[in-house]
Amino acid sequence: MPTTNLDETARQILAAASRRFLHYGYKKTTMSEIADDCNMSSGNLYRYFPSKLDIAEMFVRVLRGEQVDNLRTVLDAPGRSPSQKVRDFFLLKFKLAYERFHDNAKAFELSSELILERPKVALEWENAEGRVLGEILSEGNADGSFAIDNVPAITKILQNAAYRFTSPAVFHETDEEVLAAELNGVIDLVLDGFAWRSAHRDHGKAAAVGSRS
Amino acid sequence: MPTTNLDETARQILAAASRRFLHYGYKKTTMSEIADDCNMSSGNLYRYFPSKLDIAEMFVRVLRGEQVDNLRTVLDAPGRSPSQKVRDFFLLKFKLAYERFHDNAKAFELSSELILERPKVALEWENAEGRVLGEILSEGNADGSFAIDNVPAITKILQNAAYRFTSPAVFHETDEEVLAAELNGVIDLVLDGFAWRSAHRDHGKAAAVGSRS
DNA sequence: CGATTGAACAGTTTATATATTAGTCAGGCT
DNA sequence: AGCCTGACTAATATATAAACTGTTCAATCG
Repeated sequence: MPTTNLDETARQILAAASRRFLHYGYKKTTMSEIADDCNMSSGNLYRYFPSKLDIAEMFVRVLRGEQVDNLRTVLDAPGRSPSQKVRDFFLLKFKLAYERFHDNAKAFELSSELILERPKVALEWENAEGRVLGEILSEGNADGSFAIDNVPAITKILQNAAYRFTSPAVFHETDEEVLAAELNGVIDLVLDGFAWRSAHRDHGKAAAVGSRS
Repeated sequence: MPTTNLDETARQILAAASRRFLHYGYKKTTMSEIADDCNMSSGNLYRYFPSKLDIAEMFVRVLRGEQVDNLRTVLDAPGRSPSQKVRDFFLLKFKLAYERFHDNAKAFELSSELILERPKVALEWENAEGRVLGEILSEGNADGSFAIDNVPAITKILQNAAYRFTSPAVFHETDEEVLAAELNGVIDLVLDGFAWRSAHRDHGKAAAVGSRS
C-alpha cells in the first residue's frame, strides 16, 4: 500500500497526521490541528479520508508496506540457506517490532487503538508477512532443505510459535538481548523439527498426526 | 500453597472474598462486604491479611496450587509416552486457562489487576508449571525419547513457543477448537525437533548453535 | 459548478465536586 | 492480656457539569 496511490493533498494530510500521532499520540491530536498543519479547514479533511481512524489505518498500511519490503530483503539475501532465512526473518521482524514499540508509548497507543477498532488490519498484517515467510519455506522445499507439504499451515504454526516475540505488550517488560536469545532458542527447535521432517519426508506427517492420540 | 496452612478464620475470609471477586469483580467488592459475609468488622480482616491485594494474591496462589496438581496428573498417567505427556500437558494447560478466562471478564480482571501490581506472582506460576514440564522432559531423557542436556532451558523454550495459547488476552477472540488445533500444530513441530535431536544426540546441540551465523 | 469553509450538533473527554473505600488505631469486650 | 470493633483519614472512585472534538452540511468562494 504505497503512498503513490494517493492524491498529493491526501499524502500531505497523512504526513501531518503521522507526525502528530507519533509525537502527541492518536487521541491527543485533533482533526483541526491536522487541518491547520495543512493550511486547510477541518471539514476539508473529510474530502480525502472518511474519518480520523481511516487516517490512522492508512498510516499503518504504509508502515506495513515498508516492513514487508524490509522483510523481503531476507528472501533475496545471497548466500543464506532457507533455514538461515527463517531465522533472519523472525529476528528481523522481532527487531523491527521491538524498536518500534519499546519505550514508545505513542506508537503503542496508535497500534492498540487501531487494532481495537479495526481488527482486520492486524490480520492483514500477519497475512502479508506470512506470504514472505511462505516464500522462504517454498524455497526450502525447492532446494530440499525442507519437506513441507502444506506451506500456509506451517507458516501459521511458525507465526504461532514466535507469537511471544511479536506481541507489543511483552516489549515493555523484558529487554531486547534476552528476548532475542529466547527467540533463537525457539527457532533452533523448530528448525530441528524441519530437519527431522525432511529426513522422514515419506511418512513423517502421517505418523506425527497419528501419534497424537 | 494449600489452604490448610491458613487459620480457620483466614480460610473463611478467603472463601468469602473469592466468591465476591469472581461474582462481582475485584474492584467492586469492598472490604466491608467481605467482613459482613464473615460476620466481623472490616478492621478485623487486617489481622489475617495485610491488604485486599494480598487476599487476591492468596486466592491466586491457591488456584495455582490446584492447577499445578491438575497438571501433575499428566505426569502420572499410565501408558503415555513422554512425547504424549508433553502434548497432554500443554493441551490441558490451555484447556484450563481457556475455561477460566473465556467469557469470564471477572476472572480476567482479577488476573490483570494482580499481575499488574504483583508481577512476581505470574513468574512464580510459570516456574511452578515449568517444574512439572521439566519432569516430563527428564522422564523422556531417562527412557531415551529425548536427548535434552539443559532441561530448564528447553522448558523455557517450550513455554515460549506455546505462549500464544496461554495468554488470556487471546481467548476473547478465537474459539477453543481452532486454538487447540493450532496448538497441536506447534507441538507436532517441536516434538519432531526433539526427535531430530534425539537421533543426533552427540553433535546435535553444537551443530544447531553453530549454524546460527 | 465543483471545491472549500466554518458554524452547528451529537458524542466524548476533561475538570470539579461529591461520595466511597482501603487501611489505621484508640478504645471496648471477653 | 488477647481479640475485636467501628469511627476516622487519606486516597480512590463515582457522579455531575463544563469544555472539547469528530463529523456534517448549508453557505461561500473562485
